Amino acid sequence: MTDVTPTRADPPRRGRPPKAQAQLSRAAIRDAALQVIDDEGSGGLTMRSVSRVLGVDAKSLYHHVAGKDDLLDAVAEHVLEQLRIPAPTGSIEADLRALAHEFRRVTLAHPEAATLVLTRQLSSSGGLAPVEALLTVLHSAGATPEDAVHLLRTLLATLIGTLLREVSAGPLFGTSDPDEIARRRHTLENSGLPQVASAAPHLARYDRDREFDYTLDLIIDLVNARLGPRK
Amino acid sequence: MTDVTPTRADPPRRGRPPKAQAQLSRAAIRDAALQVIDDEGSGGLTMRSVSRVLGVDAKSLYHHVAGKDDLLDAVAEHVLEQLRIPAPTGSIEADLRALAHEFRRVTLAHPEAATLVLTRQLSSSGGLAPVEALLTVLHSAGATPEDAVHLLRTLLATLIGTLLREVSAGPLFGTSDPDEIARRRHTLENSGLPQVASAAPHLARYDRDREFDYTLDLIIDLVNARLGPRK
DNA sequence: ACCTGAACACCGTTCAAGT
DNA sequence: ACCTGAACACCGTTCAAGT
Repeated sequence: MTDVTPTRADPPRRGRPPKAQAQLSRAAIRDAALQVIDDEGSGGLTMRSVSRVLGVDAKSLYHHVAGKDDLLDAVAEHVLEQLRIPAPTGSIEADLRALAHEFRRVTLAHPEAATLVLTRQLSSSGGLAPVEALLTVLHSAGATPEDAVHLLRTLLATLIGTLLREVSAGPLFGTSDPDEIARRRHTLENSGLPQVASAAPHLARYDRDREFDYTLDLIIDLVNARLGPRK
Repeated sequence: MTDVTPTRADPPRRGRPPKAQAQLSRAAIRDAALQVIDDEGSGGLTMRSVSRVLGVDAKSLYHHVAGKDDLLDAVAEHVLEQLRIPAPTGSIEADLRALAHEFRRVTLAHPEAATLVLTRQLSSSGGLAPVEALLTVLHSAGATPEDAVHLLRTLLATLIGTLLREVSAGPLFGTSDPDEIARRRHTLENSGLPQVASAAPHLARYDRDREFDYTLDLIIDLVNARLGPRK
């Protein structure tokens, strides 16, 4: 907020007025885009809103990104690249768990960008590293390459479906707010659908951490069931 | 396409010229919107493109839908309402399988609308009927209401994740086109990632029907493993 | 009750022109 | 090499006015 007194001599400033933005670049644009999404939601992301953050004309962005679609790809890729593969522990179960939690951490770090990241095809090499990590764990669990790929796809589908639910928070899937739980429970109990009514207390409540771990337990059991017998 | 000779007298037509659209209604607007999505993709859906189909001014739509968002909800809801709950067979496994395939049939009937349907929270009572059906199967399999809800959530997450993959067709997830398989296989083999490289033939290929059934097998095993022991 | 003209405040993107 | 003025062909939505 306040000016900083430099401890060293500044580089010569010439006549150039102190622009808001020193140098436009693909990375700077991508970071600005992520900031807009964090602040205003993905609906607020426009070429113009990004350019406003950078103090630049919207059309200037086209020198560094091919268009809005390319920009979205860059953001999704960058978010996913924050994923740090956990060091293998030797326990297949612990490794899968750590990888899943890391995937969750990264995607939920920017909740407003999560749908983008989870929905957009993980095209580049950024999306390949986690795949390699997952395949490595499944391989060391004794899976053939073919089984490993099938399991990988099922595991990812479940993770993506679960994380999408966490960020979209549909009314069908419960909440954490006590008042809202009571309201929804009441609605569900009066739905006229017997199973929905008797499960209403559980349908109305959603604890994100617990629910994620429950699903994680299930799919780890699933991997064990497939791969355990052949060891 | 051709005029039909009425067998009964038409209602008096007065001076009203034969407009393209007899009567505007929420249902007609929703159907037109789905048609636009089918024809041009969800990106082509605008209030103006919908109104064009109906031969009407875009602003007229606002007398029947609250706005674009409301219209999207109406479309998603309508697609999901095509789901016909299969009659229970007595076999838990067969019932789950039939329900999953019906869910897939309905969402993939309009591929361009699928992301909308799968992503948008199934808010209204239209989304509640399949939930009731799933809970019924899980209940008859001996699940407590609490377990049934957890299993329901995991099953839906996996189905949604799998179906989203089918329609988005990310390059990381293989294809059915032989030439493209060869190309991707080559890329993956040269990725420098050992597990990705050795699984390349399987990563490059994606047979949608087989893959769906494989995942379905897995999650049915999962339900059996959870619920079987307690019977 | 239903539809629309005029209007507002936006979009993404191109292209020729400037430095 | 990078940026922008002018411009194009769009958006969703409001509101007062018409029938």
